[in-house]
Amino acid sequence: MEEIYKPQVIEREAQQEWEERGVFRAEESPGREKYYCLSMFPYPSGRLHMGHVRNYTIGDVISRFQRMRGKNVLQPMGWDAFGLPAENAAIQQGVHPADWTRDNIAYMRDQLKRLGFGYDWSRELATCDPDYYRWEQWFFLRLWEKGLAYKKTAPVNWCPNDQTVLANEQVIEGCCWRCDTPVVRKEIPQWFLRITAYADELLQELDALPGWPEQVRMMQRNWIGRSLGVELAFPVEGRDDPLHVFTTRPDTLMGVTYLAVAPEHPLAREAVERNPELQPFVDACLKTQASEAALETMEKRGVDSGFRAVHPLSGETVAVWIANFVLMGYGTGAVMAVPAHDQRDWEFARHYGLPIRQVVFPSDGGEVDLMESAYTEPGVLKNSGEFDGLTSEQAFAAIAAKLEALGRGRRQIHYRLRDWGISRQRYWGTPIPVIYCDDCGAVPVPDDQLPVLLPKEVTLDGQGSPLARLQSFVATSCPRCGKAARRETDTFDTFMESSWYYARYACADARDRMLDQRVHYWLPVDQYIGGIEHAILHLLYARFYHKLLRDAGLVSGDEPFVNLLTQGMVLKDGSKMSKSKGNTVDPEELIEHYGADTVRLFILFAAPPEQSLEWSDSGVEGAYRFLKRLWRQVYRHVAEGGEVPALDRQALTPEQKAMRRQVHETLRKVTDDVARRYTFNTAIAANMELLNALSRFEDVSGQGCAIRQEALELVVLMLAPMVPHITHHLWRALGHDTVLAEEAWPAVDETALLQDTIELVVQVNGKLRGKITVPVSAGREVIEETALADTNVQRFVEGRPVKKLIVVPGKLVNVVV
RNA sequence: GCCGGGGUGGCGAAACUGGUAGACGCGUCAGACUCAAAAUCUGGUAGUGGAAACACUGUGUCGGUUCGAUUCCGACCCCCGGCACCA
Repeated sequence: MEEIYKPQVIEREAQQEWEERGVFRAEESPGREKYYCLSMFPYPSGRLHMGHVRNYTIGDVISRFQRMRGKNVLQPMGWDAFGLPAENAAIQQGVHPADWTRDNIAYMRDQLKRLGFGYDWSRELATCDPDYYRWEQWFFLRLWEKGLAYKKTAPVNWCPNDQTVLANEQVIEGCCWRCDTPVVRKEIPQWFLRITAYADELLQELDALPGWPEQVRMMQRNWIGRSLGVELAFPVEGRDDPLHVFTTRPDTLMGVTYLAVAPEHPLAREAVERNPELQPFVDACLKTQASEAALETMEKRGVDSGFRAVHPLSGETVAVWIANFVLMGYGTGAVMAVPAHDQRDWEFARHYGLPIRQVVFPSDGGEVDLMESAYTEPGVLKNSGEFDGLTSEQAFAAIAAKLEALGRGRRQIHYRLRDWGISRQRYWGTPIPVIYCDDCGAVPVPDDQLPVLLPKEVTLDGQGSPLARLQSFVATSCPRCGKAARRETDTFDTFMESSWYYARYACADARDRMLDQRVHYWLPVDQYIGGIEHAILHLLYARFYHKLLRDAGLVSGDEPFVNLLTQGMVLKDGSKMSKSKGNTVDPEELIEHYGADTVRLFILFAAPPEQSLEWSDSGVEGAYRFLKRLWRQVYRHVAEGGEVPALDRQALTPEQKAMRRQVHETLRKVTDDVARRYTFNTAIAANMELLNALSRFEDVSGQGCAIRQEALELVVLMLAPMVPHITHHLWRALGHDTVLAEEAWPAVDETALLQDTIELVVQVNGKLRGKITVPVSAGREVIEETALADTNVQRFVEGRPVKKLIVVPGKLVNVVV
């Protein structure tokens, strides 16, 4: 019998056995309750980092636990395999992105296997596989047919370094989310998905996701940015078209003293044509807007356009300004300015000496100092003609109704959310299945010609789009008229692939369709786990895509992920582990040295999953020490030898009963920690505590051995989801010939929890003064008597009259004097 | 500025429904084993006072509710994350 813990040996054995038996293979079984546990799939960057290990360890614990609870568990894994790093590697190392990606996948798959994660590898997918992306192309064509995908020339965020377009979501504080280069604006024809058509549903259903962290829901709410207001028209003198503005404060309409348009607004262009002196200002604005980062510190500036507009209710004439603080990309690109009640308008008006007219007054009659700042609170209207005396809320409705009646405005909802630009001028991605014909225009690639394969023979030198220069790819014929035509050379944003992979796992081997009926069994995902950095981008797109799939009849249900767990970052020396900071710890070295179980145990023990985790080398040592102690205790017990007698619950001594009670108390706590709270750290702590108590329990009698056997078996079962290899081995050492991963989670023996006596805490005036032991059945009088008889309690009561006696059953007594 | 999350020993953390603050682990100190070291085992370890029993203080700050507050309420300070000329 082995006596030394050799993780490298036993981990390989356990992994081999799981694989041979196909323990983690998931099969549809309509009668059985399913549990779909999904961790965000990795980008195959080369090797796993500690963030991956944390993410996947959490997912594996939940999966293994649910399996022990009898659920039919699906835990798949795959690769988010398209993307920029592969192209960069190609440029720098001269390796083809496909080869680089394939090698990385092979390496990382092996790492995942060595960590002992219970994945169903038969469902593995890689998004760069034509069998995967052909369905993305196919679905895109369906969206195009429905008008949910469309092409338009639009100003886009252009990263000069990566030579590519970025989605709004990929611009962080005016810089590229990937390389931090300041983003510039550029006009390019692009494909878009109409996510704004789903804005309201995406927003509404956030409330129907109680299993999501409030933080993530809030971030998505802000991102969608719904605001209810009124769009209204101001006729412009000497111009056919009126100026449309959007406001969320129609109650302040009578306080309008000027209008302002964005420098890119058509009216601004007309103004420049009429008065070339305005040119320098507009040019300066467009230039600064080239760098979004500059917006941060910009002062409010503007010029009078020379146009005069007519107030739709008062008939008053107001100036139209061109102002740098008005954004073309939000609302109508024009605003009505109410300097008395909007801080930006106020600053602008003060700077240029424009009139400020107060129309809203505090309802409590308080004073407002408009020389200091704008008054932006709601209140009661004055100086507003027929609307005087109304509250802001009433005025909103009344003014909106009046404008609607006059045909000069209507209530409207605006969103901050933009349609999703999905074109990328990149090689390593899914080709967009479109052909351009001089006669027929943009023509879809017929379904029977899918997939449009990404050609392998390209030149990658980091300049522009490699596909555009590849004649053999570009030159084709029009599917409609047969004449010579050109292929689209852009590829999809890689967020397209990650928006539906969770559904494809349900039927990864389906060759003739995107998704088959198996998705109805497995979806939705019961538990999704990943980093908070995906709170907006990936998680919003995936929710959107799910609704697209639903409306195409491919999936059922409105939301893809019932529960979401966002795991915290892995820190070292107080900051996030990253290559650039040089504070990374390579999981592989640790696995080689301590084994996967130690790494998993440390990560689970150091902090609860949602909190950030401070790396500690000595903490890893501690985890290793615990496993060695567990190993020794099992083997010491086994070495005592002989048959362990059956447990006789009736014949236990008080000490034996107490030990056994602690065992089952621990099981109760650990079950709750793992099932409901996901606090694996406290579940592990409880097992450590139990093992400490067990090592002090030196009873070598038959019943003592029986209790120790039961206790060790339960510890092994409780730790099985977290440290699956050592427990797999120790389960056998304890005399079982079954496979631990297939065992059921144990049930608490309620009879073991029963006690004859309990300990109560006694307080005097709320301060702990003593402890008493009373029979469980003791009534209030007995408890009070015993508490007052305690010598230390008496010392503090000092004969003073007892004002009140509070007895909290099972917990404490508080004597108030 | 707005929105979320947080502030507890030397460190990571625990205290789940208002009821023993600091479980568990790390570090550290002392002891055992050893020629010695490593490994392992045993014990101590919030602060102050005390030989000890024990007492007092203590969960960012100030105040409140309560027999009793890390937990609830009010005001403030600080840290982390997100969003932001969004009309």
